[in-house]
Amino acid sequence: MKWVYVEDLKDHVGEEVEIRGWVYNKRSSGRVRFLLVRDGTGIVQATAWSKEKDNPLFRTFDTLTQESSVIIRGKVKEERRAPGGYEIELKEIIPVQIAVDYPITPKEHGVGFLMAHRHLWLRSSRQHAIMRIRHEIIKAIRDFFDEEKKFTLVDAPILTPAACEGTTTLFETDYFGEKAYLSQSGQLYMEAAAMALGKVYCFGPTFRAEKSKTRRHLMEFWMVEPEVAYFRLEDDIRLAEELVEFMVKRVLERRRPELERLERDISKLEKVERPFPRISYDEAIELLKKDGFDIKWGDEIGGDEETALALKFEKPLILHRFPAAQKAFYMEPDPQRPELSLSFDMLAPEGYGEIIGGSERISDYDLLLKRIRENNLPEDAFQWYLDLRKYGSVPHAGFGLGVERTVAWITGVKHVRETIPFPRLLYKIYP
RNA sequence: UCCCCGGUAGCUCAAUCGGCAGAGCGGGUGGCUGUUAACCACUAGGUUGGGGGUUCGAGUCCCUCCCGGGGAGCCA
Repeated sequence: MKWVYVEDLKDHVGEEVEIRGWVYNKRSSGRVRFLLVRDGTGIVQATAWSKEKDNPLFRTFDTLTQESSVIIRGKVKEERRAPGGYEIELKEIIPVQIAVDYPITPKEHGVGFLMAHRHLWLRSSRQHAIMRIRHEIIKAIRDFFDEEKKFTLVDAPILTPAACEGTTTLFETDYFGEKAYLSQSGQLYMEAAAMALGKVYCFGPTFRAEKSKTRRHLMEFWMVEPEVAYFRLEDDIRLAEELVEFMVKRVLERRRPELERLERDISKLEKVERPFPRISYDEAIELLKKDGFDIKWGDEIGGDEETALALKFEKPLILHRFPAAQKAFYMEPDPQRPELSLSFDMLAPEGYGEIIGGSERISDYDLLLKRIRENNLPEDAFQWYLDLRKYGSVPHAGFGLGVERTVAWITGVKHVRETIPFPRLLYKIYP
C-alpha cells in the first residue's frame, strides 16, 4: 500500500493509498461514517458505508477520538461534496494511539487557554496556515539575499559581552564567572563581517528584556540584518524596499490557500510594489500637527502617531532622517544637518507598525569614540568595533527586519504571539 | 512600571434590584444512508480564583491577594 500525503491526493485518483495522520473530526449519519484526517499537509475526508449496523470497520471507527493517531487505507476519488474535493473510500482503519480528552475542541477557546496549550494549538488549521506562511517568508528572505543579491550569510553570536544598543533591556547570564548577555542585535558583528565580505547578512533569534506587553512585542524574536560596505542611506532604503516587495510577491505566489484560510484581504498585499512612499521626520511632524496631534520637532513619533501616518498610505511607508538624539550612538549624522541621523524606519500598512529600522553607520573613528563616551558605553568592550574605523574604514549601511511583525502583517494576524511557534512573552515561558 | 477590563462545569459564556447556579460545545448512552464546527433525544459534570468583611441571605456589594487579557512607555 502506498503512503501518500493529503496534498498529493490529486495525483492518485482511483488508486488505493494509505494516509498516516490524526483524527481532526468525525461525523456519522446512520449507516454512513465520515472521518476527517489531517496529516500536516492537509485534511481529507474518509467515508465508510454499511448496510448492517454492526461491522468491524464501524466498530474501529467508533473507538476513534479527536486527535487520535490513525492510519487509514482506501481508494481515492474525486468528490465535490468533500472538503478539499477529494475523498477516501475507507477499506481499513488502523488506530495507532487513542487520544483521551483532547483539550482543544472544535469550538471557541480563549487566548489564555490556547496559549497554555500552544504545543497542541499548533495542530489547528489556522496555526498551520500561519506556520507555513512564516516558513515561506523565511525562505523568501534567504532566497532574496542568497540568490538574487549574492550576499554571504554570516552568523552572529548569541552570547555577547556587552550591549549593542541600550543597556537596560538585556537578558543577563553567567559566562564562567563573567557577565554575558543574550544578543539583542547582530549588527555590530555584521559591520565587521561587511568589511571582510562586502555584503553580508545574519538571520537569527534576538532577545530583549523589555517589559512590553503589546500585540507587537516578544521577548525572543527573529531578525534579519543585512550590512553592506560602501552603501549609503539611499542604497540601504532601496534594498529594504526590494526585500519587502520580494517577500510579499513570494507569499502571494506560493501561499494563496493559506492566505485564504486566514481570510486575508489579498488585494491589500497586491498593492505592495516599489517605490514605497517616503516622508522625512520633518515632514512627518508637520503632517501630524496638521492632523491635530500635540507634537513638536524633536519629539518621538509614538505608536498612535506612527499608525496615523501609516494609514495615509496603502504601501509600506518609509520614514527617514530622524533626529540624531533619538537614535542609536552608531548612526551617521546628515552632513547637511548634523542634528539629523541618516536613518530610516519602514512602517507596515494597516497599522502593523515598524517592521524595519536601518541607518548608515558612523565611519569616522573620532566621531564614533565621541558618541561611545557621550552614551557612557564601556569603551573597552567596543575596542574591536572601533578597530573597524582604524583599518580601512568605509561608509556602510544596514537594517534589521523583524520577522514576526512581518509575518503578522502579511498574514493579517492581530498579535505576534501567533506568528512564532513558541512565543516568549512577558513573564511567560511555558510551554 | 502605570492605566483599563476580566476570573462561574473540561472549554466558551449567561445568571434582571442581593433571593432555587444555567446553556451551548466537549464526554457518555441511544437514533439517523452524504455529513460539512452535522443533527435529534437522554445523561453525568460546580469549593462561582484564594482569604477576609457587610447582610436574614453574596456569583452579585466592600477590602485584600493571586492569575489572565487589552493598552501606554520602549522597540523590530
